[in-house]
Amino acid sequence: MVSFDIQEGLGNKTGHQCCRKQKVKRGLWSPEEDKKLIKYITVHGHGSWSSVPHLAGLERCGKSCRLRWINYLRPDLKRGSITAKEERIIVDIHRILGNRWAQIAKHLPGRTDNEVKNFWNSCIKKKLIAQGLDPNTHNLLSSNYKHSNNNNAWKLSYHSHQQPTSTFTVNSQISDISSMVMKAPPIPFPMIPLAPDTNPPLSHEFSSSLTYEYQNPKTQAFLESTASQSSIGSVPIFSSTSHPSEFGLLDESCMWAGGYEPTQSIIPEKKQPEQQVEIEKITSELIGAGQQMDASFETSNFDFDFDFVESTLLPCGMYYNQSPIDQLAWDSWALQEKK
DNA sequence: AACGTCTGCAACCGCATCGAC
DNA sequence: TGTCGATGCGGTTGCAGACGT
Repeated sequence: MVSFDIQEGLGNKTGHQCCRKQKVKRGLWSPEEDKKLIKYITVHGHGSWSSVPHLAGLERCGKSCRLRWINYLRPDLKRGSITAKEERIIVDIHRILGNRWAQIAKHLPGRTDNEVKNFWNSCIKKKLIAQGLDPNTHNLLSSNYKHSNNNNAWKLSYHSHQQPTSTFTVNSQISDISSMVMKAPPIPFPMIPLAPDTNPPLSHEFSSSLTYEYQNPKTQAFLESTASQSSIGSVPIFSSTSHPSEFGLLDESCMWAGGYEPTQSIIPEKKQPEQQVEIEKITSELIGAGQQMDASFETSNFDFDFDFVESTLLPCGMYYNQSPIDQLAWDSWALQEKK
């Protein structure tokens, strides 16, 4: 259904500022209108959106034209439904950024913020809820613990290994890393919380080793023969246990992420300060090396996730793996961290 | 077939931000 | 420095088609 608004004078609450004095059409766009807009922008570019409707012969406001072009007519838009890989990326970035759809969409070539937002609201949200996860915090719905809000990139969350966990656990890798400039994390590194007193004694030991993921075109030929390969979108990712320095990769062009794998026998309670040192060491290496991808560190007690978002390596998740969780201990720790 | 309900998504609205003046 | 218009963004609305009864 299409309607017309006659916008006249200031103070009119309807319509946009850019077209107050124009007769504007509203509602769904007709194919004829689409053709006019495409033809005009293809030839002239959009320039000032407020002048587009007049110049293109449309009875729409500039804002409506802009929206129609960006969300529907742009030639570089990807058609078709959102893939499972894109879905994982959306969930992963949303976990860090919250409802910043435009930022999320930047990591999905050909997708718009509106599309991401609609997909989230109509699909992902339901899936997360069905899995018992709060779509806003990505925490368990049963949890009353919260240390995050949508405007803050730093989130703390936890899960028990006995609880259902999200199927969306793959770290997203940001594909437009070439456009990013490294800067220091704006948020101080979180101290690893001591295990709550009520924590059950650990029944297993574990050991540690380091694996690295590489995304460096210069060394791909070499890595192809020595590392296992996967990919995120069109971006090839190579995993290897060899330190980047072995490949001479610790230069500005080096992009790699470290994953701290639990494979070495240690006692977590005693080892935690050392883990802290280890994590800080690895992270400073990551930053020093121009790390522009995600990292995760795992111990038997905790998983730490750091995502590379908006040119910054951010701690995005801290997951407690043991059960039961001592809620009070976590809350008091979170409060302490907040101060 | 008719009607009601649900769902996905295109489009709109209001607000924030930015730059020009 | 304040004002104003343009732009961008996130929340919300409402329509069209799908689905169920």
